[in-house]
Amino acid sequence: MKEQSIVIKNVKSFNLTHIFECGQCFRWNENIDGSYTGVVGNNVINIKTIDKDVFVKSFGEDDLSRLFYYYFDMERDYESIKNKLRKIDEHMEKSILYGDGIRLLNQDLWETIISFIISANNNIPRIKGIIERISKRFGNKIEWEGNTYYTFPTAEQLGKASVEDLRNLGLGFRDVRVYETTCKVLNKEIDLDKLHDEVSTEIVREELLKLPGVGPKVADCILLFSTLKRFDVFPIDVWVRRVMNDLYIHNENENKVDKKVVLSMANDKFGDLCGIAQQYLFYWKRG
DNA sequence: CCACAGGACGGCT
DNA sequence: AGCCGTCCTGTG
Repeated sequence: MKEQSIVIKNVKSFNLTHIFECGQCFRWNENIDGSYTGVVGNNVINIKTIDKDVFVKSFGEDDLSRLFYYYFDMERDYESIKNKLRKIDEHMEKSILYGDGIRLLNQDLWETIISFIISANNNIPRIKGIIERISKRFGNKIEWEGNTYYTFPTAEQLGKASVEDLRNLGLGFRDVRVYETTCKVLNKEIDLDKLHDEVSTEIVREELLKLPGVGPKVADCILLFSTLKRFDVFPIDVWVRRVMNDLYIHNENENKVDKKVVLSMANDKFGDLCGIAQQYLFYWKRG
């Protein structure tokens, strides 16, 4: 474990609030000084921006520079993505202006799977609380600058949890789903490393859908927000259906809008960038 | 106290 | 194949 710090000057498309509050992650918290602290793998990261300069500190195992560039998706040119999307229509222009600086994080696949199983029928404060309690109970403790943090448990660590343990941590009916998915990962019924080698998004999606608790929406979130990084998916929750109906479909009852209609509309409008378009629209609509 | 919010899943047609 | 009630907990 070592302490590191880096400064990256003049970074474009990088807004911490928009990155951390757009619903893709659950382990980052804002501090009084406006910086954010989160746990990434076996590292605690503290990050802040002053104008366009990014200041990052870490305490952990990994090389900070490498970790930062990968986790925050720095190799991707968000400026050109935004330029393409902006040209589509005034709705995209407006939502990009609102959520400018969103980046889609490369989050650990295992952690993302469990986190989004927990997200089903759930709200963000409660999801964050559950994940924090799971980490505290089954992850590793890290002490840094007078604060205590916990890593997200590995599959082996979470394998120690009984269904009852999970229920007591507040997972509700999701307890069995997390338990069984953990079993399937430990049994290698699904090989998470192999998923990264698969080219076809549809095949990876079908693999994820075999996991208990992973339905269409959760699978798409995993594909978009984890290291799988597929931008050609379009997670449809109540907010996305709402915003797509309001802007493009105009059905008098948004609840009656078929998901297939939403999906084909998204593909027509945004093509292979529909995943990132979804994030701008979702974040804008939620305010 | 009740109503509601939020996806997966299984049982039903 | 599509529809709908149920699963659990926090909030208004």
